[in-house]
Amino acid sequence: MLSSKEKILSEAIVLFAEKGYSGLSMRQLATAANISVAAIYHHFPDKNALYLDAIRYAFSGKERVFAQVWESECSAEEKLARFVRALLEIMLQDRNFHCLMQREIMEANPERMHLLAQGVFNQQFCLLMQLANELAPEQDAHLIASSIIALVDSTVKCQPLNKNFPGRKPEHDLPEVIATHITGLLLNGLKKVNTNAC
Amino acid sequence: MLSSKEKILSEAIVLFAEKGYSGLSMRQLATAANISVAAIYHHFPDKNALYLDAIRYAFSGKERVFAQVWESECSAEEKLARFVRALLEIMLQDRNFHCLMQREIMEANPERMHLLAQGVFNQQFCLLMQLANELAPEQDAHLIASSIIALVDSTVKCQPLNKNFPGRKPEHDLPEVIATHITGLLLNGLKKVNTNAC
DNA sequence: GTCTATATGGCGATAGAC
DNA sequence: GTCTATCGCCATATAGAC
Repeated sequence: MLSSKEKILSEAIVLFAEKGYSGLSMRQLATAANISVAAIYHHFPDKNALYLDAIRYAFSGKERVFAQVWESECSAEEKLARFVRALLEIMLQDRNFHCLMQREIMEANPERMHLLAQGVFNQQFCLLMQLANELAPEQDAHLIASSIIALVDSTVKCQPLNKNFPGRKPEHDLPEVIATHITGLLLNGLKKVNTNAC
Repeated sequence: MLSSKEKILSEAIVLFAEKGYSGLSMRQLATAANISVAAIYHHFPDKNALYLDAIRYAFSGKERVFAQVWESECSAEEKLARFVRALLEIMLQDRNFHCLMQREIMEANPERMHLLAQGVFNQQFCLLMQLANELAPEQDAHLIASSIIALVDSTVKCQPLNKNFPGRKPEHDLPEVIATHITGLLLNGLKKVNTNAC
């Protein structure tokens, strides 16, 4: 059973993701958590502090999912495939996480951005750069790492928009299909240009 | 000189992009537009209608920028490079446009999404699919087109976040550098897999 | 077409009882 | 730790004069 504080936080994650910071009122949150507004203020000093705690709560434990990707002993190509698959799964399954992250990045508050980058994503980004260096030593690892994340992130984000475009097939919603496409594009794209001209 | 209505709309674009729908009050908008709240209600029936008009206003005329990309008589590879460059320029220069689009996609209101897809992006997406078909006839054009947009979009979006990660260099902010990287990755990635194994 | 004045209600936050 | 009641403010929206 969740404590009151945890109940508030888990409801806050869902509702902040859906409505944004200013779109969610303390009254609405209190109703959703089956508690009074005053009780929320017992656990959190103000709305902003609650929001920050909710962000941290939503992001906690995500690194664990990637651990097995990096720990596995397989080729760099296979590691890339597994990373893409893992990131895609997280994004698709936990829409709240994806949505909160998007809002945070868009708001671009420097302080919160730094918290996010250092506290949550830094390790994954470093490991991804290492992988990029194995796959394409002669290219810019930072740009490649960010491209990998970009492909997964934006594909998930634009799913609802892309449904309106021609050429859409049912299988475009399947994680395996998306993952295979992205991995294929990346692996092929990262091969040495020379090997194409033999 | 802008009419009052245009003045309201252009201020609304900036402020809705920055603060979101619920983050911007009619009072704030009235102040920014140097007009009274009641005057805004003379031009627009309510806040929601104003928002929709602002979206349409922000998106108007964007197709024109892409026209020269498609009209030029050059190779498919060169067209891809020009498209990436054009999209990147729009996204980087007009942050309001990019931000509004992001918020719209995130909100995922089906009705507005359809308006956006059909009214604004459909033609570009179709031309992009045609191009994908020229570059890699054996692959899924819809997936490729969305990947191209994804790479540009998310790279722009994550710029502020990526500044916090290691390996960041000053040139990673330059449009040419980003465009070259993305185009290279795509062109190499879309080559027939067979040609790599000869 | 623009203004001042105002209606009505929701907002974040607090006081104080239990 | 949770409640009811309330404060003061700002929100959207309207009425009616000029």
